[in-house]
Amino acid sequence: MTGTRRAGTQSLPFRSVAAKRRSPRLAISLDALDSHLGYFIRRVQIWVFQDFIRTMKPVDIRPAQFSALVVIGANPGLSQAELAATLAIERARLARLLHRLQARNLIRRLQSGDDGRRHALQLTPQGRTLLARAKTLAARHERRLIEKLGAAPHEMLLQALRDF
Amino acid sequence: MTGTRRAGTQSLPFRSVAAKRRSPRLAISLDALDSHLGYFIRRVQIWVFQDFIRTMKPVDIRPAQFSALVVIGANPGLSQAELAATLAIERARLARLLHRLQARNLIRRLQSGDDGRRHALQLTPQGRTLLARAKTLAARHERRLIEKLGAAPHEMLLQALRDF
DNA sequence: TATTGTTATACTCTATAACTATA
DNA sequence: TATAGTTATAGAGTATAACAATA
Repeated sequence: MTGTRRAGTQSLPFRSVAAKRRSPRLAISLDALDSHLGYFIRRVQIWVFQDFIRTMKPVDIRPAQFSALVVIGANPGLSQAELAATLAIERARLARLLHRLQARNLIRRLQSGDDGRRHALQLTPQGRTLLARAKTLAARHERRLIEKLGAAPHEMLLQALRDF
Repeated sequence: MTGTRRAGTQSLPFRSVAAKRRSPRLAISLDALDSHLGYFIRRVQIWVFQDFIRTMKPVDIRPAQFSALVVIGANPGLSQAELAATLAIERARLARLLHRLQARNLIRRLQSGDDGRRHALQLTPQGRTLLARAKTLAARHERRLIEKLGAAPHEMLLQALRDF
């Protein structure tokens, strides 16, 4: 609010040297990136997330939330630690994520009978209804991904990455 | 700082209902996630980033910074808009990212001669030296990824994702 | 002592919007 | 008007650390 704010060339201490390029570059080389799988995985991942989030707009569910709902729905009673391990989400982050799902009345956290530390997770009826809708939307997203990749590569990737 | 802070069961309004599960679950079902490529891509991506960041510790370079340095190194004089489009990074984010690289004296932003709006990007000598070292480290990371995936699937994935 | 879950902090990433300057 | 770059903001993701309750 109170900070000085200047736009433009503020951070350009080398203005005296003029660059020579004049026409838009035709092809930009990726150089070493071209052999780095992680670079391409990241790009696909960005596309997937963007398309997924757009597709899930009607139910307002993000990728991590979706994965949590699906796994809770298929494994009622599992603990937060189990869920965190399954999804490779930090316990700390999962706590906040679940708190929000609970606030939307999509899940319940029951205290486990024989271990007071554990929370047994389960969907509420409302959560089940929303999850069903979300799965339909997610399937639509997946069809788009298959379309973009081709069915054979899609299946191939699934096989290759499932047991990474 | 001043907020009330209680730990534990604060957000558990359903404590009266006890859960039945008693022994650790043997296998947790992924259910619908198992057919969603995006889920597995995300997991691999997390592994890749973690390993990459750990590997690059000696040069303190993050994935996005590395990709920027590589592309600038291979395409000296390109503009921020071109770089942003190439790497699929937001212009706004790229500005901050480059600002930091410039502060570390790894890149320079020269004002373009024929278009006062453009910044022609290039590496400093120090940037070139660091990039060389970073590329060596990145290759080491890639070898680890190949080891984990298998050489054939790695190449397969590269082919499939390059022109996504 | 170790585990489960919570809170806090700090930084990065993603997505927008508003702004300056240049074209 | 449109484009290049900057700044601000808000939300999400990532990584730690510290803590209470329970085992």
